Amino acid sequence: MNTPPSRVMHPDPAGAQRPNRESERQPGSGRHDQLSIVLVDDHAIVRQGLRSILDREEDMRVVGEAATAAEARTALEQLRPAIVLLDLKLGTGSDTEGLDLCSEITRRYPEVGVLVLTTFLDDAYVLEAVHRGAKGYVIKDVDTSELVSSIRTVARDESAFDSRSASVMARSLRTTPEEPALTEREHRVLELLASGLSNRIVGTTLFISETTVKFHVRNIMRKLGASTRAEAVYEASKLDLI
Amino acid sequence: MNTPPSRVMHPDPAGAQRPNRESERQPGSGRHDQLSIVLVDDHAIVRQGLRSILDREEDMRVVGEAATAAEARTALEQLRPAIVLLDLKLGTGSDTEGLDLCSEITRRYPEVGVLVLTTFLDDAYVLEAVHRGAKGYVIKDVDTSELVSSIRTVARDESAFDSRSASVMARSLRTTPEEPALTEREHRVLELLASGLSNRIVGTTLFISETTVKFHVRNIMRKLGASTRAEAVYEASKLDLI
DNA sequence: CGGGTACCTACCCGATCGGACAGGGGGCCG
DNA sequence: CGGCCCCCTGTCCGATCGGGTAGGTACCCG
Repeated sequence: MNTPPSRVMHPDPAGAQRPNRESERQPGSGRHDQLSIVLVDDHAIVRQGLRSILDREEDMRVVGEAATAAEARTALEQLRPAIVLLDLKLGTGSDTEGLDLCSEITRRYPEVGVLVLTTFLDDAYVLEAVHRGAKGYVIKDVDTSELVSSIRTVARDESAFDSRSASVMARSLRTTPEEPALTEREHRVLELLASGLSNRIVGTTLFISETTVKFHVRNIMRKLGASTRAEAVYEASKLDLI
Repeated sequence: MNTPPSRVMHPDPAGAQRPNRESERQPGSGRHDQLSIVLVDDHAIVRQGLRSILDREEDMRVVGEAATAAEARTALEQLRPAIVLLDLKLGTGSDTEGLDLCSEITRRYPEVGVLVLTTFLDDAYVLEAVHRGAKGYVIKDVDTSELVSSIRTVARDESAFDSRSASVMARSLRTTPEEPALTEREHRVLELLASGLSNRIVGTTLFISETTVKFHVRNIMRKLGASTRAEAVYEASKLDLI
């Protein structure tokens, strides 16, 4: 699944992002080893505050701002920053506009690190942002030092979450052991497995081929983190899925 | 208690005992096709009542009585009846004396049918009596017709239980699918099965051979009424054995 | 329209299972 | 002392499983 080349990465700022070399030079990008940053927030005050904070950091440079999703798209296309500081609440349109923008950025510019910087902590928002490719999630009331630290972390292609959003994820992981969501079919197959039926018989019972049953069984085991049907049945039984 | 006369033997001069040929005569037959019966009850009144009831049946003949376990043993050894009507409450010694007697009879004289005829219905007593070989269990307040019917049933080597004791057994069977009692070893193996381990790995884990593991697995499946390890794990999980 | 998901199918193959047969030994008990 | 239970072991064999590879259809959605 998600096991990219796993570029181990040099924390060394030199190659942290991709500012230099490449034909893709960016007009506003910093120079040498500076992190180019675009701010996306519908409040000018906030953008100004962030700019003053970040410009104080030698290795960072705010190369652009955007107050709306549309502006953000333009800025992204033209500037290709290393980092996007994104407020999910853009206030302009639907409340998923920020999330949608997050999806779009990570899909179209996978080399751009999206760090969500927003006001409220909402479980669903945190998880959804992560799901849509955000590499970090911090609340606006963090210290400036934590903010710049998070930016550098994301620039290294690592994850940066403040403690509260981290615990949200942890909680989610605890209740969601990876993939407990079995499909209808898988659930039915699982029940028959627990009844001691062989793949072949399960197939004749459900009017599908034995091969298909094996297909489902493997998916069930993968989702439940089991290596045998027996373990799958046990885990499912513990989770009361059966 | 008061167990006055209750002479063990043939109070009946006629042909209560073994008049003709061979000590090894077919135990059941008093004479031709009569069912020889021994009554075991510590109350003379009850014995007398039973005797009068049963002697009214042409195909039955009470050949002996006993008020205590000791008397019963003597009567059994000498009379070898087809049927023993046994009251589990003998009142003389320990309260398991009747059950112990039941065990002894069925072990030493397997051809003798033991029909428990007692006053109270106690789940544990019913199950224990069955476990010790009783072929029937009826409460004393049944109709005389039902009693004689039960005796004939037991004489045919079938089971005779009144509706209440039958439901006791049924309830027990529902909660006790035959043999839920796993040994220590089996329980340990079962846990490892639920962890998705193969027989081989379970063996190395428990320092026993793979063959032995298969041995245990088969016993586990048999006891849980499962045909695969997956089903066994499921059943065990339901029964909270795991 | 490409991308994601659920669902379906085939062929192959080594590992494992389930069952049958045929034994060991130690402990408890009538 | 036999009988029963628990525990242990071996060999043989066909059925099944787990996993890999390589497709197919249908649907929804950005």
